[in-house]
Order: sequence, then structure tokens, then C-alpha cells
Amino acid sequence: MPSLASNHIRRCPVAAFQKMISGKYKLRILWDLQDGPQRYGELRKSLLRGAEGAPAIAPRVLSRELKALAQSGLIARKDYGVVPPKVEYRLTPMGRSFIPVVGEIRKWGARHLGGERLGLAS
Amino acid sequence: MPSLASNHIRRCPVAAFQKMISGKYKLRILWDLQDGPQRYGELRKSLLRGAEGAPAIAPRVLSRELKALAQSGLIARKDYGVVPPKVEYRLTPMGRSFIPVVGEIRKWGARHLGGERLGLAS
DNA sequence: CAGCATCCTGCGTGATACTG
DNA sequence: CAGTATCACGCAGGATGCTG
Repeated sequence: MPSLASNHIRRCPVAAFQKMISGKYKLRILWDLQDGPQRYGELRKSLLRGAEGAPAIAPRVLSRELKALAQSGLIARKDYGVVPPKVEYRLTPMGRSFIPVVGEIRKWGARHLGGERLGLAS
Repeated sequence: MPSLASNHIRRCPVAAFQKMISGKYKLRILWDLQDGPQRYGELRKSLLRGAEGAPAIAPRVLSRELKALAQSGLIARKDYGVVPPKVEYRLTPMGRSFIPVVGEIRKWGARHLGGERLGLAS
């Protein structure tokens, strides 16, 4: 059961939603994970697609986004405990149930915000 | 045609979406407007529902949210030019097309975030 | 009534360097 | 490889008072 703080926020779905997906990368991370688990470094690279010149995401930032998503119960972290380190992130059932919502968002955005090509960029 | 800055963001629907609905109240405002136009003061009061003890939204903040939504093309401002002032905010067609998406968000949130009672609180 | 002007605070984001 | 530590900064959000 995800901990979403303050009692009154649990009464307000959209507020809770906004808190949960606040941050520039959370939605993109979820979307990228729908095709299967990915490692930290893979996600890091994925998040550059769609913005060529953009500088890489700061490790600190990605780290926090992932932790937040995990604590929300949307993704799970699996540490293989080997060296060199190998860690995978995957969608939880709850996270997977959220994908269609992101899909709706993307479809709407593509239709009304000029983002053609639903294929690749997140 | 809404202006959503920087070319690369127009390529990324979810990024554009997040930018568009960033801010604590934008989604709630849109949701509240689906039943018809509302005046500034009415919105102000609406935004308190679901959080009793909460202090009122700062006028400065509400003002900015409304301006941003208007510039995104989701809502329209109608000034009646009378005194005392009367201003109404209503959904544009684009804004109305967005309501179902918010609906999906609320449904998901209600199901997975413990926010029962889809009736009133936004 | 519908805001604007001003000040203040915390946090989200980024850049860089370092580690087990 | 998968992060943590540290520093820096802009901006969202709140509080208060004033105005046409």
C-alpha cells in the first residue's frame, strides 16, 4: 500500500495523481518500462530520446525519480547483488494498470499539442 | 494555437502535457469548469472543497493558474467590463476535449489511491 | 469583485565530483 | 555500473496589503 501522506490528499484523486507523477521524468519512465524491465543505465539513455541536444539527466535526479516511483508502488527495484552492480526496474501490477492512462494522455497530447508520431518518443 | 515553447517539447506529448497541467490547481480548475462557466470568486471557493482546514488559495496563485490555462488554450476568459467587475472562465473546445482524460485520471486515482466517492471532490 | 505588488520560503532540477 | 555527496539556482506556492 503506497504511502501518500496527509489525509486530505487521499480524498482528492487528481491531487494525489499530480503528486505521484510530479517530476519531469516519471511519466516517461513508466512509459519506457512498459516493454519490460530496464536497468538504470538503459533508462538513463532512454530519457534522452526525443531531445537530441539535451544534456543527460543528472544521476541524482533519475535516482530520486526512481525511488519516488518505487515508494508510490508503481515500479519495483530488483538488485541482482552482483559486481559490477546490476539493478533492474520493472512495472508493478499497479504501475501496469496505469499505462493505459498514460496512453490516453499521450493520445490527447499528440492530437492537440502537435506531437505527431506516436511511435517512439515519450 | 497554443504556444508551448521549445521545439523539442512539441515532440514529446507527455512532457508538453506535464508542463500544461503543472501546478496544484490546473486539473481541478478544468474539472470544476466542466459544468459550465464560473467566476473568479466561485472558482476560489470551489478549490477549497475536499480540504476543509486548508487556507484559501492565494489570489496571486489562482490568477497565474488561470492565465496559464488560458494561454494553453484550455480555457477562455470573458470580462463583462462592468463595475463591480465580473469575469467568467469557461472551457474552450480544446479544454472540453481534455475532460475525458482528466476523467480517466480520476477513475484510476480513485481505484488505486484510496480516493473513494467520485462524486464531488476534485 | 477580480485581481496586482511585494516579500519570503522550500523544493525541484541541474552540474560536477566521487565511491563500493 | 549504479548510484551518493555537495553546491547552486530558479520558480512554484503562500501571506499580506492595496486598487480600479
